[in-house]
Amino acid sequence: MDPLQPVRGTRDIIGEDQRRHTHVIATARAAAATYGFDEWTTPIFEDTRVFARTLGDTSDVVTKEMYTFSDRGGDSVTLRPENTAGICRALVTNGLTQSLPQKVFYAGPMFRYERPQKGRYRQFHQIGAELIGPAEPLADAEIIALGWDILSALGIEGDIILELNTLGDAASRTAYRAALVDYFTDQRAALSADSQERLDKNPLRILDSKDSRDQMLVQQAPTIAPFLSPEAASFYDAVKLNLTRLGVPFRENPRIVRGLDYYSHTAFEFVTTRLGAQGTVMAGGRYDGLVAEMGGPPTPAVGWAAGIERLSMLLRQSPAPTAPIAVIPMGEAAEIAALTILQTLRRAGLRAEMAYRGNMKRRLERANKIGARAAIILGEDELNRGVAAVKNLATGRQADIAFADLPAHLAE
RNA sequence: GCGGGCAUAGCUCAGAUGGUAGAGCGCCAGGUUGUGGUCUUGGAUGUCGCGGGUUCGAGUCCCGUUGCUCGCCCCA
Repeated sequence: MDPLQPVRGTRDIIGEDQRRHTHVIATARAAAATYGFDEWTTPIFEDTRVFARTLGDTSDVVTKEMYTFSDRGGDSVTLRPENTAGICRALVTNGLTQSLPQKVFYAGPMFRYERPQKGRYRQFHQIGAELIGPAEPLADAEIIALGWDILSALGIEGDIILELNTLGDAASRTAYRAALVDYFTDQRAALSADSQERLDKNPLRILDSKDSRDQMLVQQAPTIAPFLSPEAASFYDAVKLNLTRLGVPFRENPRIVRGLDYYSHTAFEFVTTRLGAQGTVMAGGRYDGLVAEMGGPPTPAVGWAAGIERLSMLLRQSPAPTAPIAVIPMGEAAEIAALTILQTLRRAGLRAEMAYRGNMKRRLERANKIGARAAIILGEDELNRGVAAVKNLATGRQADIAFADLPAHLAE
């Protein structure tokens, strides 16, 4: 039998990986709070219809990547492949369409059945933000600004470029799509096999093909600009203006197309060149039709999601663990007194640990190994005098400190 | 779903042409019965990913399989 190992595409997050993971979430959560976002936790599996209905028939996420199965009652449930649909469902379920706007932050696991690669897993983790209610372009700019602030707080904004596009409103998009189909149908024979298929299923996708032959043709392809309705064009202009006013640098890329069908108007991707083929680190757009599809009233919304694993890999350095204080008693009487000291330090907010066995040499080695910044050495001699020998493990210097003064002495 | 590369100790890796496994780091114990990080001596590392085949003999060759990895598709 093969040794037990995590299921393909899943992994354990431990040690430095977990510190990076936690740091990304904590940083994003704090930034989202400054914008007035509240955190929601929704189920990691939903009625299959929540996703099947809304993501679109053409996206692979629906057609072949969902973890869908029947539960014991015979209902079809699906592990969430993304969380925007779930948030919209929760909005409707909880009657919050009456209390708009809702500004939602979330963090948690997502599941897609696809071939694992660097920065791409079958169970992966996302942070995300959704701004539900406002139809104004300031909302688009503001939520993008939140994303930019998070990347900046993580110290990785220098590796990332924000690419921006508009998909227009429904009428604009339909007209543009027809023009693209005309153009590419004329060139059909010159397209890659993948793009010939896209031409039938999702012609907009040809625009971000990586095939060099396709890219040549895409250069000459019509752009959406002339097809935008006056309203869609001025909406896009307002998004750009507000981004500039909010201090967010961006680059327009008319070939940005989002994968999921529910997007309209603003589409954006924060991309990096440091992660190979998985360069998209945070992406989103406006999805004005989704809440209605979930059974709610027509409700405009805009949001994004970001991959925690991808962000973690971009961090320039790993967050340092807090250096503990090692308490080292010598003998039984000292150990009893040490327990009191331990709890006093912990309740003062300090990280304090005591080994479960071993002589002083072993305990000091252990203290060194766990990165302790100080050791509190307590033997009969110290006990009788009401002091502890506090040794600074970086300098090696040691001094006797009265029990009552320990927390203050060791506070950072 | 498609194509390429890889899999040897906890970690990073050596092991030409087939002759039943090594290094460094780490780990354990001693030099030091109340003083770590340096030094020094010694010790244990292991179904060579898994299964099958060829062979007197397979870590090494062949087939299958699982996982990782890079690219495509797709996407965070």
